[in-house]
Order: sequence, then structure tokens, then C-alpha cells
Amino acid sequence: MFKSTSKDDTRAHVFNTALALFREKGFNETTMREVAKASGLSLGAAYYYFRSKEDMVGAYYEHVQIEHLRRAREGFADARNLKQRLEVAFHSKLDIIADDRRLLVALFRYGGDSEHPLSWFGPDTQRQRDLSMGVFDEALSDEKLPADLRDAVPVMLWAMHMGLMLYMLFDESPQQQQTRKLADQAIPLSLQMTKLLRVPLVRTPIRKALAALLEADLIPPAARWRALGTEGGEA
Amino acid sequence: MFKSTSKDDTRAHVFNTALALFREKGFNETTMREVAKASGLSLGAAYYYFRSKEDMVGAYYEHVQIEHLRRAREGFADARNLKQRLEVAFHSKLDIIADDRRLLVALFRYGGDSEHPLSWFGPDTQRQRDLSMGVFDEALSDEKLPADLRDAVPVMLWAMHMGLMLYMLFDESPQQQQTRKLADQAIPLSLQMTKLLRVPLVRTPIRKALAALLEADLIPPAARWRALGTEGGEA
DNA sequence: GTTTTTCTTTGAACATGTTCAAAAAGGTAT
DNA sequence: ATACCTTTTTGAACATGTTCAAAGAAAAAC
Repeated sequence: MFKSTSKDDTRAHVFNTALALFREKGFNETTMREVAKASGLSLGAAYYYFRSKEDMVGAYYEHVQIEHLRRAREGFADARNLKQRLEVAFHSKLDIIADDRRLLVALFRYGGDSEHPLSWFGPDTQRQRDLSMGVFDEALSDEKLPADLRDAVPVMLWAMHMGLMLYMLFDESPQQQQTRKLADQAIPLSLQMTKLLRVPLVRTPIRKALAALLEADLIPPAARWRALGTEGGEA
Repeated sequence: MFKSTSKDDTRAHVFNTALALFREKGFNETTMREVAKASGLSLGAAYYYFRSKEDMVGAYYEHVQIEHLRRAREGFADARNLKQRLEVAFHSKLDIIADDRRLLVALFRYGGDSEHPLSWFGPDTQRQRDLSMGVFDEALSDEKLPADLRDAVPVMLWAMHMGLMLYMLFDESPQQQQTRKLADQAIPLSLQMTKLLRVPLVRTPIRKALAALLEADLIPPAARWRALGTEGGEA
């Protein structure tokens, strides 16, 4: 049906068609048969390009992360201080996914299923996590923080941003204002917290908490995400 | 096939059969046809007792919460201080679900789907949340905390315990020791935090954070869960 | 140009969650 | 006992994600 196009082109075509349908009717409400038909392919052919329906969500989220990195860097260039950089980091992500709540549902669906490719903490999604934490890491790049904190704070910010995304899924307010407001309140609070971290009284228990998280493998090695984001590569 | 049993009995029979299968082979790997056959019913009859497959997970989790409340209260009776009460609250929950990781996957699956009955924050699961927060509320019942904190801390503890459950899903260590260890580290840290909360320097930003969470509807009215847990009622 | 190999497409078939109209069983009033 | 109503059971049918063997098209080898 689509002659003389490369495999990647056709894949992208199917992807875009599917995305439009997901946005329009929701992930659950869109069938693979519809995706195939709208793409001008047979059902089986669609499966030639995507292993599964969720595989398309995986591709979507990969795209989201790369776009996030791009926009964040663009925004960081103009940002004058940490607060502005955090605003860029959070809001650029929310901007990207703002219209895709009906799609993101699928992303959260398999979070707790350690066997599933879309699992939040599984090996298949590690690259995405690393990319995402990398964004928050870069937001902090000019800050002077003790090493242990310096490696942990991006993880905390990443966790916060996951929470914000989840909140957004349930946020029925127009334009998801509630989520934006929550983000805007979270940012100055995070800043205040990081200042508090310098107070010894506070820092001691935080150190212990970090040690526990580290031991529980909840804080990945910072080196991993720092290496990322320079090699490019888009789907 | 099962004569002279009440509807509730048959429902319980199906439920137990299903539970055994879920535990044995996992939720995804167990089909409704198997559940029906193992229960000595036809496929359609199984659907007479449970609206859907996940409905059984809902029933399971309701049972978990009630059992948690029961065991927690039992444990609270012997506990001498807050630390021990928190240990009871966390570990009794982990005890209950320890063997059911293959089942809990299903519980986490629809967390972010605001339309789904099993959604973490949806109206259909509010009762469960209230029951659960109620347990942590009771753990704190003897503590003297400022009112705003007093209403928020159970929510934080509930969130922590959700995180622990999620962690447990991925914890492949024997007996899920890692999760137990993490819980044991989290408890004294939580205690230290609550002490820190009395320091004005810390308390001011925390107040602001709570105000933001309250405004975002992330902290439910404490009255709701305090009312619960006295009326009994098991499936 | 023909043969061989690889890539792409197809539609039927399958597995499984779910629905439903009809039948069977059980209960109640007369 | 009969007629009537409600509860329970049944299996077929449906929707949809996924698989697969076979066919067709394109590219490479000769």
C-alpha cells in the first residue's frame, strides 16, 4: 500500500496513525484493527511493525523523554537560577504530555508488573528512567551540593515528577491547571528543602534515609544517566 | 453442582478457588475458564458471582484491608510505644500479602486509570484507602501532634506503605527480606522526622507543603477514616 | 534473466475476558 | 398440584489482542 518507503517510514506512519487514534478515543477504546485499517495495512502487518499494542506506548514514551531532554536544555539556556531551571524541567514535561492523558493511562498500567516490558522499574525501561533523571540532573548541574545528595536529588525530583504525572491523570480541571499549580508550589518548596539540607540537625537523618534507599537499590548510580543524552538517536 | 448453599457461600467458594489459582499460577496466567472449571461451575455462572476478573482482586483487597485492621489492633494492644505500633502497622500488612505478589500485580495495574474501579484514587476504592489510612491513624492515636500534622501523617504513612508494597512486588530476595529491611529502616527514620517537625525551621516549610497537598485534594478529611473500622462487615 | 534469499503482507485462527438470551431450578401463592 | 416469579446455570457468541503459516514483493546472487 505504501510503496518505496523504508521500514522505518512505515513504522513511523503506523505510529502516528495510532497516536492520533489514541489521543482521540483513548488507548483502551482504540483497537489494533482500527489502527491497522487507518494505517492502510492489514492487522497482521501492523504487528510486523510493533510487537504489541503497548509497544507503541513504549515508543511514544521514548519520544516523550527525548523531547523532554531537548526542550529542557533549550529552556536551561535561558534560565537564570535553579528555580527557573526546575520550572523548565517540570513544565516542559507537562507541556509534552498535556494532551495525552488518555494515552498515558497505558503507561501507568504495567508499572507494578515486574515481568512486563513497560514496568516502571524493569530493565526494559531503564533507559527511559536514566534519560528522565538526566534532565533533573542537568537542572542541578550548577549547584554545589555534597556528593551523596548530589546523586540522590535528581532521583527525588524524578519521583516527584512521576507523582505529578499521576496526579495529572486524575486532574479534570481545565488545562490541568491543578497539576500546574501543584508543580508551582512544589518547586519553591523543593528549593527550601535543599537549603534545609545544609542544617546538620536535618542532614543527619537525611543521610540515613539516603543510605537506606541506596542499600535498597532505589538510587541508581548517577554515572549512568550522566553518560546519556549526548548520543542523540530518535525513533 | 453445589446444592443448598446460599449465594454468598457459592461466591466465597468461587473466590477461594480463584485465589488459590492466582497464588499458584499468577493472576495473568489464570483464565476465567479455569476458575469456573475448578469451582465446578460453567463460565457464565462464575460471572454471575463476580462482575469481572479484577472484581475478585477487589474482593481480595477488601479482605486484606479488614484483616490488616484486625491484626494491627491486636498488635497495638501489646505495643508499648509509637515505634512498636508502626512496626505492627507495617509488618502486619506485609505479612498478609507476603504470598500474594503474583496477585497484587493486578491491583497495581489499574492505579492510574481514573475510570477503572480498581484505580488507586478513584471513588470505588475510597473505602479501602480510608480503612488503610485508619490503621495508621490508630497507630498514632496516643501521639500529641499539632492538628494539621495529625491529619496528614497517616496519609504520609499510607503513601509509604504503598511504596513498600510496590517495592515488594519487585523484591526477589528470599522471603522478601529486602522489603522488610527497608521497612525497618523507614520506621525509626519516620520517628526522627516527626521529632524534627517540632523544630520551627523545619515546620514552616512543612506547613506550606501540607497546605499545598491539602489544596490539591491529596489529603482527605481525617474524619472520614476515623469513623470507619467500627462497623465490621466482612465479605 | 533466473534463482535464491530476505522482507513484507495477508487473513485466518487462537486465547481469553465478557455478554446474553434461553433454560433449568427453586420458591411461593393459590 | 398448578401457575407464576425469582434465582441460578448454561453454553454459545462476541470483541479484541496476538500468532502464524503461507503468499507476494523486493532485493541480492548468480
